[in-house]
Amino acid sequence: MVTTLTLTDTSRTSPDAASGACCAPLVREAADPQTAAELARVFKALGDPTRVRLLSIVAAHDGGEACVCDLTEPVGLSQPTVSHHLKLMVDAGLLTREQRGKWAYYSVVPGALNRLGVLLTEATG
Amino acid sequence: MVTTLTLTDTSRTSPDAASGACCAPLVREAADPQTAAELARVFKALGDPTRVRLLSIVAAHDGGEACVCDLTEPVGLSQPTVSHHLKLMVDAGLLTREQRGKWAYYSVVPGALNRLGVLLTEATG
DNA sequence: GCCACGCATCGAAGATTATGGATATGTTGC
DNA sequence: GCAACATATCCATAATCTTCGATGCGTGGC
Repeated sequence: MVTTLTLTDTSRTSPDAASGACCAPLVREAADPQTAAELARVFKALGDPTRVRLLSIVAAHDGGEACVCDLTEPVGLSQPTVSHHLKLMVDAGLLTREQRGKWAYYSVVPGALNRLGVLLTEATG
Repeated sequence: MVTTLTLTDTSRTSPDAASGACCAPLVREAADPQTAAELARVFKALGDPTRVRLLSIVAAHDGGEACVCDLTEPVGLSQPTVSHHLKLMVDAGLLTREQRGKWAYYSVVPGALNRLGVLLTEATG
C-alpha cells in the first residue's frame, strides 16, 4: 500500500526514487506533481508535534536508537499511538526499525534528513 | 488565532521565535514540546502535495512571486482552495502576501526554507 | 507447552483537513 | 455610486488523521 519512498539509501536505489538528490532545490524550478507528492509525504510525516519529538528523541538517544518503551513516557501517549507514529515515519523513509530480541529499535535513516535539508536549502551562491 | 511563527525575519524578531536558527539541528538533542510544535506546524504546511507545488511554482515564477490567478490553473484546483492553501503557508511563515492593485502577490519568505533546511541538516562534521 | 513481556494491528470515536459553491471584501475604472 | 474583476471568507461535505482500548503476534524464560 505504500510506495516505499526510498529516501532510505540512494546509493543503490533508482535515482528517480524520491526526495533523494534527484531534483532541483524546490525553489529553482516548479516541482512536478509526482515529486511534489513524494516530498509532501515526507513533510507530512514531520507535520505532527509528536512525531517531531519522537524523531528528535530517537536521534538524540544513546546510540542513535530507541525502542518503543523508551518513547511512550517522554511523549505521554499510549503505546499503540507511539507505534503508529513510528510506523508512519518508517514508511516515509525517516526511520528504520530493527527487531532485537523482544524490542524494536528505531533509528534515524542516515542522510534522510540531510537530503531533505538540501532540497530546502537554496544554493544561494 | 495564529501564533505568527516568525520564521519570517529573524534579524529583527525575537530569537526564541520558531524554526529560526534558535535550536540545535533536531538530531543533536531532543526538541522540547514547544519547539517541536512550532516545527511541526511548518512541516505540516509543507505536508500537502498541492502546497508543495504551489510553493515551488511561486518560487520558480518570474520575480519569485505569483498571484492567485497564476496558480489555480497549474494545480487544477478552485480559487478558494488555492487561496486557502496559500493562507496556510503564509501563517506558517513560508510565504508572504503583498497586495498590488487587484492582485495579491505571493512570494517565498527569504531564508525560511533555508532555516528549515539547516535544522534538518546535521552538521556531520 | 505455557506465561510474561514488548510491540503491532484492528476497530472505533473525535478532531482536523481538503475542497468547492456561494458570497463578501477590496480594487480599478467609469 | 456602479460594474467588473481578483481574492478572501463562510459554509457544508467528504476524506483523512490522531488517539486509545482490545487484541493478536513474536520473543524469551521456565
